[in-house]
Amino acid sequence: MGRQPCCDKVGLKKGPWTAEEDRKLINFILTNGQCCWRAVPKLAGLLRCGKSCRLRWTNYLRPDVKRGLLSESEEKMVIDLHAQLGNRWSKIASHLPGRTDNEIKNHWNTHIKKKLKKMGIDPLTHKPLPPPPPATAPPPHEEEANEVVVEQEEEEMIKHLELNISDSADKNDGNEIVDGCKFGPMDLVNNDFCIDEIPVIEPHEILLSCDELTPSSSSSSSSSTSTYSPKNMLEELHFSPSFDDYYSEIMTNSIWSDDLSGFDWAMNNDQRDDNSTSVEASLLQYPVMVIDEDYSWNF
DNA sequence: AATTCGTACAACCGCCGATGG
DNA sequence: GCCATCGGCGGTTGTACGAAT
Repeated sequence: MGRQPCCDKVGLKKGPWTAEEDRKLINFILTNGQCCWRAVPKLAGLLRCGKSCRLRWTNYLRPDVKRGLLSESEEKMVIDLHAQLGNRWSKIASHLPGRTDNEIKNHWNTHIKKKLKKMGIDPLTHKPLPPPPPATAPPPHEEEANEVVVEQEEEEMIKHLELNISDSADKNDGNEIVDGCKFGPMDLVNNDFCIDEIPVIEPHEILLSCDELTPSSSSSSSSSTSTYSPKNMLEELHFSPSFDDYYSEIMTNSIWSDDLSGFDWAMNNDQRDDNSTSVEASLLQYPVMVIDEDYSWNF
């Protein structure tokens, strides 16, 4: 007697999410918070598996998801953590605020793995790869200057990795067992952030960064922003103008007063008040909750 | 301009552990 | 203790898109 599937897969939609589906999911989560994922698609009017909804939300739609390439420091952190934790992407992600396990896993497979191999490091063991067979030709004599620079950078990275491996891999000295995992000194620095400590996002807990609310930043915003705030998320989704207005409104006003009736207004109101700039202006009128660099709440 | 190839990443699949009846 | 259910995780696949030919 096998397990039942997580949902009835007959008639369910698969593949890339449409803007309309995203809108429905966001609307539902903002209205109801994260609850039983199995029930989400039905209640939100989506022909999707609950699992698919959870994945879409956690990996893409969540307001605190950071978009864009990993920075150099983040990449180094991933390498360090991978040396200690292996392919435990969710654990690794818990040390990188705003990054998802899926994103880190993808970045590892597409970028870091290759980089390490090129540097002669085994991405699995983080130890130097055995020297190439003699058949492979040695590097040419006339190396370009920039190649020398690259080699120097790679040597630095190798030293960095070897230091971390020797610090953490085979001894307990200076390490700490946390949640069944052994952490090296470097981790202890970063241990104060863990996704496990992030509460489930409720409608009243959605964040807005001050930068995202200033008219100047919004006027110069582009799809290449490094952060993925609710606002630029909406820009990327190309939501209907009325929904855009509504979202801004709801994020800055209604949510804080537990008044979610604006959702109905926005969902049923296709008539856009073309006074669009007033929305931007109104953003500054309400007290909003923002998050500081040290992840503390402020109004 | 058309086709092929490689890359990046979103999404799916199947398994596992936790939990509750 | 057993079973059903759920959420979460890691591996893998599918697809869009840009570069190369």
